[in-house]
Amino acid sequence: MSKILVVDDEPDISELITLHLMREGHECVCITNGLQVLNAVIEHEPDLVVLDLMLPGQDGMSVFKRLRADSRTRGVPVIMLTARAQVTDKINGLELGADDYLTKPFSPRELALRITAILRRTKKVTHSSEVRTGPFLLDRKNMKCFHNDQPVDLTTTEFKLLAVLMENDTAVHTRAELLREVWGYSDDVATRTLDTHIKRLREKLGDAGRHIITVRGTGYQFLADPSAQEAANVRA
Amino acid sequence: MSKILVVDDEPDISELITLHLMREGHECVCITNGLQVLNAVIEHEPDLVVLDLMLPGQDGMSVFKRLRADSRTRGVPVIMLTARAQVTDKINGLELGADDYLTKPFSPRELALRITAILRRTKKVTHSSEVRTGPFLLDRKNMKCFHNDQPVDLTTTEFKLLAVLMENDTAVHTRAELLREVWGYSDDVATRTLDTHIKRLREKLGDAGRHIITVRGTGYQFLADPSAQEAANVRA
DNA sequence: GCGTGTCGTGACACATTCGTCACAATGCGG
DNA sequence: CCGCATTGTGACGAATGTGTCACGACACGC
Repeated sequence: MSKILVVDDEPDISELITLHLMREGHECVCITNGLQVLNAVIEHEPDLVVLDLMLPGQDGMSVFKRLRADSRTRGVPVIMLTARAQVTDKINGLELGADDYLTKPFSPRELALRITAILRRTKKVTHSSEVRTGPFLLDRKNMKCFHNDQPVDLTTTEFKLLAVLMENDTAVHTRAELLREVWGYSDDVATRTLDTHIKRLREKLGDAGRHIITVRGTGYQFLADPSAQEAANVRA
Repeated sequence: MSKILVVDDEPDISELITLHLMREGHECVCITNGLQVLNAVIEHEPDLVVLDLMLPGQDGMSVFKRLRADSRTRGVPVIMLTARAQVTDKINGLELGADDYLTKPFSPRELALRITAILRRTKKVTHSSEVRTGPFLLDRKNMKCFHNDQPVDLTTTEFKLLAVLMENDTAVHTRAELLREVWGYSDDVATRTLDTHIKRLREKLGDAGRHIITVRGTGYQFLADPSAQEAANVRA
């Protein structure tokens, strides 16, 4: 179930679209004034916008451009709707970054399916930069780390180290592997840097440092559930 | 740059498509036999498949169904291509999970743009950490930045700043916006820090620093093509 | 062309982060 | 229990990153 914002001046078309979308299990919000689109997207945070380019008083295309110019709305997928079936119009719309372009008259069923097709691809995107393992949340985009929704302040190196460890929990990461992934060391260098950083990580994680397991003679391991430690105490 | 698999029996259409896609910087693989599609997808791991439904000897739709039935090929986006413009055909194709459905005759430019639109949404799922804008490549996962495949050494702050700027090229980012996104300043602080970091970024980018445009009185802007600068010199 | 305000630039002090080392603690095999 | 190897820990100096400031350069309005 997704939230769709429909921007159309003609009530009968809006109604037709809404009806079909709700039948598919989507939630719908309709507005008729193009000037409100930006605010509506910010307020409702829809998963997708259906934008009729034929709006009274203004150009739908400039409305779209404004959507793509604002960081808060730029990510939302947009399907353009218009009576102009010229190829150049289509190309223009797609070139500006529209996700699809439908010409009237269109089948509401087709629109609903195209919406589904786009949502199928986009749903994951918003969470793509975020990795969640147990009570931990790594936000790659903002380089932030959270433990039980409490922010943990990490250095670049610490963040990368934790990211590699978390990338495959339950897997044991050898010292050589970690030194390669985090520090870029290609050959097997004898250094205590890794140990020190593990220590600093554990320190900053506080009680949650228990999640980082030492695998003696091999390397380190991240466990989402440290209580299962004994079961995983196997040498590689 | 993505890898596209084109499945079409007619050589002239294949050639036309390939030509346009390669012009966009995509890599193309063409096959004519529908029976090979599954293996071709597994072997080449394309980012997208353009599938002509009119294949000799077999039904393109069943080829598609086989793609969606195999876990190794299920995720790959498919654009259907056909001469049948019936709405029921379209609906049928989209219902089965196609990402788009184009009817002949079609504009190769439109096809290329629709491919771009789909890739824009899907690329992030697998390569979520990589952002490409013009000659720049930002690798979030490893916090690396490349310009024309040459690595550029950036600080955490510099990286974040560039990332925000690149996130939407052509868009103007206000000082307040950048200070909020990169430094977390909520209220409008008067500081020259931003200027300094812009300077450092430009310095490190060398000649490529031209991509960062000053919008006097407003903020900064990243342009993939700095030569189009004049056209974009509009105040927000 | 002049004045004002904005932006670019270099220098500086301060803060943070990093890698190394010495030593302590711990685990493991005998 | 002992000795050895491995890991934990705290401290240190060096390197790097960061924000502020002063001054120069530049664009814009008049």
